[in-house]
Order: sequence, then structure tokens, then C-alpha cells
Amino acid sequence: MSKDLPAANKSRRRSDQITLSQVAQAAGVSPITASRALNHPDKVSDSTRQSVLESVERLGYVPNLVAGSLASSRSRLIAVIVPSLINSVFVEVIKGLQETLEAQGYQILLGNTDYDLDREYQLVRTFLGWSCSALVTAGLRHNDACHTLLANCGHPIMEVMELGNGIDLNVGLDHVAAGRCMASHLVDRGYQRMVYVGARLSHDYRAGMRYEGHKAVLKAKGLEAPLLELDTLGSLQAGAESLAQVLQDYPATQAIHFANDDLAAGALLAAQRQGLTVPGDIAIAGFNGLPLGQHITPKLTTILSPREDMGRLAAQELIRRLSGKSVYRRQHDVSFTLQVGEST
Amino acid sequence: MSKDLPAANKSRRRSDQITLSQVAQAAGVSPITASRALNHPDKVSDSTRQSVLESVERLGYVPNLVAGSLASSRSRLIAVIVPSLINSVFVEVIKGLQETLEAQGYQILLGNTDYDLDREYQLVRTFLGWSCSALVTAGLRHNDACHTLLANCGHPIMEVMELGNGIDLNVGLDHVAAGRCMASHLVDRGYQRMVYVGARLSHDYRAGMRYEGHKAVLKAKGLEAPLLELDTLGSLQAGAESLAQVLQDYPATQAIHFANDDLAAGALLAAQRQGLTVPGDIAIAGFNGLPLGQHITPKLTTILSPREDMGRLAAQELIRRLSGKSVYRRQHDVSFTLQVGEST
DNA sequence: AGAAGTAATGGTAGCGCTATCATGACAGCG
DNA sequence: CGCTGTCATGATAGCGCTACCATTACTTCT
Repeated sequence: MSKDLPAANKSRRRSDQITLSQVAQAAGVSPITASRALNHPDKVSDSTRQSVLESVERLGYVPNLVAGSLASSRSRLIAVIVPSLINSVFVEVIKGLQETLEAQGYQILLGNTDYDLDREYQLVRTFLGWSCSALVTAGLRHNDACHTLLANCGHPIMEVMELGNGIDLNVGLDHVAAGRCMASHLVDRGYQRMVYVGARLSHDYRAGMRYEGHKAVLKAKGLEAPLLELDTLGSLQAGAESLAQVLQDYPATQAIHFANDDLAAGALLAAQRQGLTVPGDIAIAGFNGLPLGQHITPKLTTILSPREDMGRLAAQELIRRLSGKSVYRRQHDVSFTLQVGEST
Repeated sequence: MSKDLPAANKSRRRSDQITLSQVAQAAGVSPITASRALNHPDKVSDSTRQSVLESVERLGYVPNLVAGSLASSRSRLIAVIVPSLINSVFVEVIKGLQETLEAQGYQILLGNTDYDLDREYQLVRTFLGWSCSALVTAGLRHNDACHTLLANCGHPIMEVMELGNGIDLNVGLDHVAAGRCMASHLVDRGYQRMVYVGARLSHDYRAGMRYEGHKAVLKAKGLEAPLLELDTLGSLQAGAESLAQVLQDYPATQAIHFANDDLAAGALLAAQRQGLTVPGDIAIAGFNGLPLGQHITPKLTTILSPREDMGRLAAQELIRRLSGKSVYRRQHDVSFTLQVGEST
């Protein structure tokens, strides 16, 4: 009769979701005990836990993680910030991260910077607002504000992809060394005149680091190391077009060292269409070790980077850190493998 | 001297983050006015807004979105649940979603079911716990519990990829029609004996729907429609292997209709290696319209599906819905295009 | 002139959960 | 027998923010 008393009707609940208090009431315990039954099962008696779980099931209770996070300031969210989703490399890292993190009950908050460091800063701010348990960024380069924020936010930071002097944790590989590795291979094969082809090296600065390695090797041998930088994203199409460009700008070229397999495969397939033999007329090398390279003829010489493993390892180290265990190593070199095909 | 009074020290704050109250105090306004200055800028005077923003900047305030979401029960998080990240198709849809949603200030919570409907249910539960503004799922198939939860949770639901009788909003294409389209093309080309090759059709049931379309066309012409179902994920490698299998099991086959371009391209490249001419010895057709298909020789006949557009359109419709505008259409057919190459 | 609206601001009281401390019951100890 | 320790549970009081209602100072309208 006296329900909905105006004075008592101060509730602001907008959803009529079941709350933990209702579950607790149904189970005949206090809300805090119900909370413990769900989050610290070993801290309540077996019988209590049973009856709480039974009530959860019966009422269809869905925990409000927002409220839980606010109260505990722990969210089990992990922010993952990548510069691109078009480039399958980042997707494979995400895959490795996700597989491992989801298994441990973490969720991924995904951010895409489109290679814009200011955008990255904004994303970091937003994600910090969600009290993420940790942040993962692709790469070691940030703008100053972002770097400061990351360094001082108090959450674990994992920087993946490249190896170097990171803010906190770091899993990656040495891109300069990878560039050196491939250049050495090409020199060993006897090529003297070669061009490095990359796409937007200011964005894909890791490809730029590989060029540095490439250049160092060639200079040491007294060879020129011309660079062709494309203004498009790396793609099969861009690779095909760059082949023509290289043959025009550097007609005597014997080998092309591409910044990635998409470009390399595009060029290789284009060479085939034009009746050029690879590596007879022109040798072609890539980077990444995409499956495609091993299915085209001739098989592509490339450098295999363990992308999913990188994600998995990063996730494992983060989990170790989050569970309070001492970190095995702050830095992990996942290394790379030269995969000699038939295209060089 | 008298700081840290035991009686006053009830605070449970673990982080020493700046709060909105501190910003408000610094700006000489009440917390609620500061809140409005940030979230409803048009509801405060220009001078107030200026001084609040100035304090935000000076103190380095990062809004606690968890607290905001709890208070307002709006999170600006959008859950995106896909069955796989290996399959680039889903990544492209995510890309389209993200591009559009991030621009509107929404963040993506990413979930991967690995084609497991129970896992999907768990993810939906978790994401509902985050009071997501909306949920996007790839596909119309869910288990009963999941379907009930989605239908009753009160949030907008967007089901993408395929067209059909959805829970709420739906953007996709008709996969049965796509299968019919390609089969008709092959029949028109004069092929009589053809095999449909798919990978794990119980998982990739949309490929199964395309097979249904394929079969219907062939049956209508009085032709057999044998199916080869692989037990691996679709990949170049699987495509290459399936070619041998088809030639062994169905030696008289004239054409192979593959469930996707990865398989088709793998088979096409394998055929080349084996000295088979395409389409002379064997015709090959795919689905998706991946760039790779247009770079191999002969160019692959395939069906182009607008994956990024699908994501963008889905995001736009969701935003329209979330901003309270009436929805233009609950269902959108993004359609597909037959792309005739040289492989058929 | 008085009613009625609008714009800018603030006080209060939650959102649903969990950290913290307190309580009572019972075991083990010299 | 009192003392300390562990276990299971509960009462209280926030976490940081915003919805809701109230207040004040002005406009505008009939």
C-alpha cells in the first residue's frame, strides 16, 4: 500500500538488472559475503558458496563490473594500442595477446592510432580513465606527453614489436639487426647493386630501422644503398608499382630488399607477369615471413618474425607482473630467422 | 602535526589521481559544474568552462570513466565479438567499425570466441557487466542462453556478416545468394563437374550457406554437387592440399568452387607449381575478393564482399540508434559483386 | 505587474560494488 | 584459564562521478 512513497523513491536505477544484494538476500547472506563467494571463493564456507552460486544461477545475475572496478580500482581490462589494423602484423600480435589474456579473464580494450602519436596520447588518456590493469603499446616511440603519462601512471606498461630502452616491460626484436641480416645475405649471394624499398618510413619507422641496418652493411662493403620510399601503405599493389619505379630509377639493380612481404610478393608477382625471371633478372627479398611468400614461385626469401609468439610472451609477462610475481626479465628479445627462399 | 588523524583517515583511495572535485575546487566551482563543463559544455557559461578546462590542463586531470559510467550507466564502450582474428575478413569488419566508432568517442571492447558459442555467451555476460552501450556480434547464430541474454539486455544489438532475422539491427549479405551467384557463373561458363571445397563448415557456417546456394543451382541443372570439407582452417596451405585431394577423389572435375580466396589462391598457386593450367585443366573460383586474387596469374574469379563498408555501416547505424535518432532501417543488405577473373 | 519561462549553478544522494575493520565462535597453548 | 590465532561472517563507509531537484537571477509574455 505504502510502496512508492515519494520520500523513499530516491532510487536512480535505470536498469532493472539483478544486483548482488538481491542475490545475497536470496541466498540468505550479506552482500559482502556474496561478493566474497564470487571473487574469493576460498574465503567462504562451502555451503555458503553453493547457495550463493545457486542464487546467481537462478536469478540470472550478471555482475556489474563497472561498480566492482570502481570499488576495487582493478578492472581486468588491458588496453592494446596499435598503429594499424590493415597491417596483419599487428593483428597477429593482438591474436597472441588476446588468446593468453582472455584465458586469464582479462579483456582487451583495443585502440588504433593510425600512426598518429597525438591520437595515441588521447587513447592512453582514455584507457587510463578505465583504470586498465595494464597498457600494451606497439612500439617504443611516443610523444612527450604520452611518455610522461605512461611512465607515471603506475600501471604496468608493455611495449612490443621492437627491442630497446622501454618505459617498463619490453618484448620485441632488433629491427636494425634484421636489416643487417638480410643485407648480408644479399651481399653473400653476390649482389652489388640493390635498392631498399619501404612504404611511409616515418610511420613504419621499424622498416626505417631495418633500412639503417641494410645501409650499414652495404656501406661497410663500399656499396651504395639507395632508398625508394613509397607514399602509400605497403600492399601487393604498391609492391607491383614500386618494381617498375625501381627498374626505371635504377636500371642496373640486381636485387630489391623490400620492407615487408606484401611489397615483396607484389613485386614478385608483377615481375612474373612482365616475364622477368626472379632471381635471374632481379632478386627479391622481404620481411615478416607471411605464408604467401612460401606459396608463390619462386619462394620468397624473407625474415620470419614470431608475431603471435611476441603477443603471447608479452601477455605472459604482463600476467606474471600483475599477479605480483617478480618479473623474469623486463626485456625479451624474440629474435628472428632468415628464411632463404628461391627469390634471391 | 595532526595530519593522518586516525578518525579522519577513512579514505580508501589507492591511486593519488586528480579527481574532478579537485579540478572544481581549483576552478572555484562545484564538482557538478565541473562535470557539466566537461560533459555538457553548452550548459555552463563560457567563463566557467574556460576556467574548468584550464584547471583540467594545469592539474593533468584524467577523468575516471569507471566512476562516470557507474553514475550514469552509460559507458561509451562497444563490445565487438568475432569468432576469429586469423580470418582477415573479421579484422576488416572490425577496422570499419573502429574507424567510425572511435571518431565518435566510443571504444571497442574486443572479444574472440574461437567459433565457440559457449565462449560467446561468456563474453556477452562479461561485456554486459561493463554496461556496454551496444554489442556487435559476427553472425546471427547464438546458443539459447546467449540469444535470450542479448534479446533482453536492453542494449542495441548489431549482428553483422550475414543477412537474416536478427535480434535487433542487422547488416550483412546473403550468403546463399552469393553461392548461387558463383555457381551460376560456373554453369554459364559450361562447367558440368565441379566440387565445392570448404573448411570446417560447422564453424564457418556462412561458407556452408554458400554451399547451399551452390548446390541448389547445380541440382536445378541436374548436376551433382559434391562437397569436400577440410578439417583445417582455411589457408593457402589447406587450399594447396585440397587441390590434390579433389583431383584424387573426383578425377574428372572441371572446376572447383572454394569457400574463400585463401583456399582458392592456395590451390591456384599449387596448380601452377604442378604445371596444371588454370582454367584449362581446372577452373578455380573463390570468395571474398582479397587483393591477392588480383595479383596472381591468372586473376582469380571471386565474389567481392564489402567488409570494411559493412563495419562502417554497422557503426553508423549503431551511432544513429544510440543518439536517439530513429533508425533508418533495421536491416541492411550490403550486397556483393561477382568479380570475373581469368581463373574460370 | 504578476505569471511563467530560461539559464547558470549548487546540494544531496545515490550508482553497485568491495576494502576495512569489527565481531563472534572455536581451536591450540603453556 | 586466560591468551592469542584462525575462520566465517557482517556493518560501515566509501570508490569518483552524475541524476535529480532546488535555488537564484534574469527575461519574456499577456
